[in-house]
Amino acid sequence: MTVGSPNAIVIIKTRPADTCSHCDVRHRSVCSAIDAEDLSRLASAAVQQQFAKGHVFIEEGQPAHDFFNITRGTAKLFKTLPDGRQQITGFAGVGHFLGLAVSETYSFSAEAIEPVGTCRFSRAKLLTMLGDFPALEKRLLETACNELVAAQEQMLLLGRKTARERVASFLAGRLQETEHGETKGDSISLPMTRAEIADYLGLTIETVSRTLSKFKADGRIATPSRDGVIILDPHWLSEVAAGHESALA
Amino acid sequence: MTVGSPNAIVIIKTRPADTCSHCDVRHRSVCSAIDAEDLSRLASAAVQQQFAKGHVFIEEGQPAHDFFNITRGTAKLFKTLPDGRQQITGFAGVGHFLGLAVSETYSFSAEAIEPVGTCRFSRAKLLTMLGDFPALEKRLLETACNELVAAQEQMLLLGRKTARERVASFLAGRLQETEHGETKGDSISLPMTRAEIADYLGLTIETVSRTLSKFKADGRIATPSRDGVIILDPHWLSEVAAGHESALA
DNA sequence: CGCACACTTGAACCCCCTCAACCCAAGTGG
DNA sequence: CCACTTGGGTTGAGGGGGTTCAAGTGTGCG
Repeated sequence: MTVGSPNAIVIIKTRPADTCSHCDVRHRSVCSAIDAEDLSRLASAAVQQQFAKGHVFIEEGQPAHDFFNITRGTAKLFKTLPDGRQQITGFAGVGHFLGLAVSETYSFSAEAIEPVGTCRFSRAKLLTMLGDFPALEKRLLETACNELVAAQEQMLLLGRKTARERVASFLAGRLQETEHGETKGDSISLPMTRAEIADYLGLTIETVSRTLSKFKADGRIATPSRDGVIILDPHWLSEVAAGHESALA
Repeated sequence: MTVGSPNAIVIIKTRPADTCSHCDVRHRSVCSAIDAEDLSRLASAAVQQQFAKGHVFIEEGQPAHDFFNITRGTAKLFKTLPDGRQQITGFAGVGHFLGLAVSETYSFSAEAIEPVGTCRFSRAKLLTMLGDFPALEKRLLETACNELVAAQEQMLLLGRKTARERVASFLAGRLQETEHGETKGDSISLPMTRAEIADYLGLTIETVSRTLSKFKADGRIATPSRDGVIILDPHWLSEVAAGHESALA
C-alpha cells in the first residue's frame, strides 16, 4: 500500500557491463532475444532495483518513464476506481516484462506482493534499442500477443463464469504455471492474499474463502498451509474451470 | 450464426498488384506502415473477401491460417463456454487487424454483425513480410499494446463496475470512437443487438434494456431509432462511466 | 395480413455481496 | 510467560442487484 519512495525499501545499484550475461533469469524474459555479444549494451541500459512487499512501483496515470523486468518475486497489476474498487488484471512473476504501452502514462498500477527484484530500463533507451534489435521487437510482440490472449480468457471469466468456475480457473491456471517451471506433483503456492485473489476474479474475499472451503469439504483440494494448496482432483478442477459445471456433481 | 462456407455469402477476388495503393482505408490500418513503393508486395499477399451478416469467419480452436484486416462493416470477437455462454471481447471496425496471435490456432471467434469486407493475408506470407518491414512489426506492436490497454479497461468493467456503469461506459466509449471519425454532435449508432451489448458487458439482454430505459426516463439519452442513441448529458455519462456513481443522482 | 425477430417490461428468484462475529497465527511488550 | 494487538482468514445471517422466466410491444418484410 506504500506509494512513492518515502517509506519503501528501495535499493538501487548500477549494473556492471557484464551483469546481464550472468543473469540467471535472462532466458525466461524478453532479454533472451539479445545476442551474447550485445549483452553489454543491454546491461548499460538496465538498473537493478528492489521493492519491499506492498510497494507500488508503477502508478496508473503517472508518466511512463521506465520499463521493468521482474527478476524475483511477484507483483500485482491492477486498476482502481475512484471509490477504491480494484481490479487486478494479472500477476507478474519472474521474467515478466512490465510497461508495454504506447501511451506516455502508465495505464495500470503495479505493487509488489512479496519482495520483488527488477531490472529497470529507461523508456527512451529501450525504444532506441528496439530499432537496433529487431529480435527484441519480435519478442515483445509475441509477449504482447500472449498477454492479449490471456486477457481475453480473463474477460470470459469475469463476464460469464460463476464463482465456482472462477476459483477453479484460478487454481487450474496456477497449477499449469507452476508445472511449467517444475513438475512437482499437484501442489501450488498462493503468494497473494484472499483479497487479491478476489480482486483478480471479480469476487469478494468471503466468496473466495467460502468456495475454497467448499472445494476442500468436497475433497477436491487440501490446504496444508495458508498459502499452499494441493490439488486432489485436477481433472475435476479443469472441467469446472472450462465451464462443464452442470456435467459434474 | 452461420459457420463455415456452406450457406454464407463469400465473394473472393484476387487483388491486382496496385489495389493497396488505391485502398481508402489503408491510412486507418497497419498497412500504413508499408511504404508506397512496397505496396505491390503487400497487395500480392492480400485477398479481398466479403462476409454476410452473421457469418463466422474466424473460429476459436481452428488452425490460424489467415490474418484479416477489416475494410468495411463491423465484426464481433468472442469466446464461448461449452454450454453456450458467450463473452464478446471486442468489436472490430474498419482498419482493425484480426488474428494477432503466436498460437497455431485462433484463440477467439469472429462474426460479422453487419456486412463485412476484409483483406485476408496468409499467415505465412505476412510472417515473412514482418522480417522485411520492421515498420510493420512496430505498428503491430503498437496495435497489440493498445488492445492490451483496452482489454485491461474492460477487465475493470467486467470485474468491478455495476450495470449502470457498464452501460454508461459502453455508450461513452462509442461516443469517443465516433467523435474521432467525425464530429457530428453527440449521436452514436449501435450496429450490434442488445444481446451483443449484453455479451460484451457481461450482463443479460434484459438488464441492458432496462438500464437504457432508465437513462432515457432520466433524460440522459434519447433513442430516435433502434440502433441510434443521442447522448443528452455527456458529462453525466462519463462521470458514471468512470465510477463516480454515488456523487451524482 | 401475419409471421419473425428484436426489444421492452413485469414479477419472482437466487447467487453473490454486505455486514458482522469469530478464529488463528504471529508479533510485541510488560 | 501471558495479555494484548494486528492482520489475514473463515463462517454465518440477511439483503440486494442482476438474472430468470414470462408476457407483451413494436417493426420490418414476405
